[in-house]
Amino acid sequence: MAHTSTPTGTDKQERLEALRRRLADGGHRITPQRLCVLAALLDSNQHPTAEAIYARVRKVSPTTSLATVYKTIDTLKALGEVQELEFGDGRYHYDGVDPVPHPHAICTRCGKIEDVHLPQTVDLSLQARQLSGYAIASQRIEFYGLCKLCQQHGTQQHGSRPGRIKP
Amino acid sequence: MAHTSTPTGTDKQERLEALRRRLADGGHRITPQRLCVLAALLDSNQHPTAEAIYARVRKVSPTTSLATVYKTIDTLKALGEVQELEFGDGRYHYDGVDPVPHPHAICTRCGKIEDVHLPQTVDLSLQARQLSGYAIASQRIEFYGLCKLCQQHGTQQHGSRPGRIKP
DNA sequence: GTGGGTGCAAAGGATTTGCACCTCC
DNA sequence: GGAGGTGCAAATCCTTTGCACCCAC
Repeated sequence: MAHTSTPTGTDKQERLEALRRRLADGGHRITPQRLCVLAALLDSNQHPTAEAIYARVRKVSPTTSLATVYKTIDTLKALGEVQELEFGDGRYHYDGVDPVPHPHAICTRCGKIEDVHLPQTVDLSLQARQLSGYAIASQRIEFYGLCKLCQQHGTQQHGSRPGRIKP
Repeated sequence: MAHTSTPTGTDKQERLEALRRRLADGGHRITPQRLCVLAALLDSNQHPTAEAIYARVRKVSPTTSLATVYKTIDTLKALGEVQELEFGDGRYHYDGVDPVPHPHAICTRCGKIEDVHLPQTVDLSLQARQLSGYAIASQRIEFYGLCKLCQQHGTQQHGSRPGRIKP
């Protein structure tokens, strides 16, 4: 099965290679810093922030700057290979694994983010087009609530990122 | 009909009064500045930003500060009477008319924002709960594309707010 | 009268930018 | 060799905060 909810190491390797090629074909240079950013972007299924990517990159390449992380992300955005997401915590998250907009569920306690595979998102767009008259190009669907773990363990704090989630 | 897509002056008046009472009942003082902010918040159907509210307020009350606008919005948020929205332009928009989360359509050219009255949003939440296991408390649904006007007039720029809309 | 509210200015956090130096192709 | 990329620091943008003064209750 190609796309389980947890990508395999092989999937990541393939995606990394695809991104590398995409950059090269787009006339961009393949630098060690960029490769590190790509790897960090794909390495977590956690929809990382720029800061999180930066932290991962620094473990391997301590001199790489946060500016380079942002610039690389910008480049990937321009190529349509990364999706910029906003989950109400005041900073952007990035998805380089699946750059096509898709629904997410965000835990308002621990910040955990999961993809939600709703089947009828296309229908929604069509319906929205009829109701609003807008020529809809993309959509954003997010659900906010407590993840399974946070529902069980009532008062404890799970996950790594705190960050006030708003909705 | 109580809720057409364009609220009548009377609707606004009623909502203003409701907010005024809500503040008072919550032990908050009714100051002229706050009344101006409330009026400005409700006066536009445009889901205004803090800056936009500030601009409207200053026409009537030129000494009111932006900090007061933000603080008043915070108070209303705490009361659950205003919804904080984020449309990918890097700043928050506010909806004090309908503080319950509901779908929006955003024009990626002119920034125009419209409510979309999708009937099945509750079903979506239920489905998302089943698929993800999250205890879903709220949701966010947005559609991005060209509004009717921007579809017609191909290259021209309409609306007031430019602001890079991302998705 | 007094505690909450206001306004100013300064701080804060995330992202962007300018520019000299470096390096991949 | 040269255009594109990097890294530092400064700048920008929106939002929040600290604090002295003020006024709604």
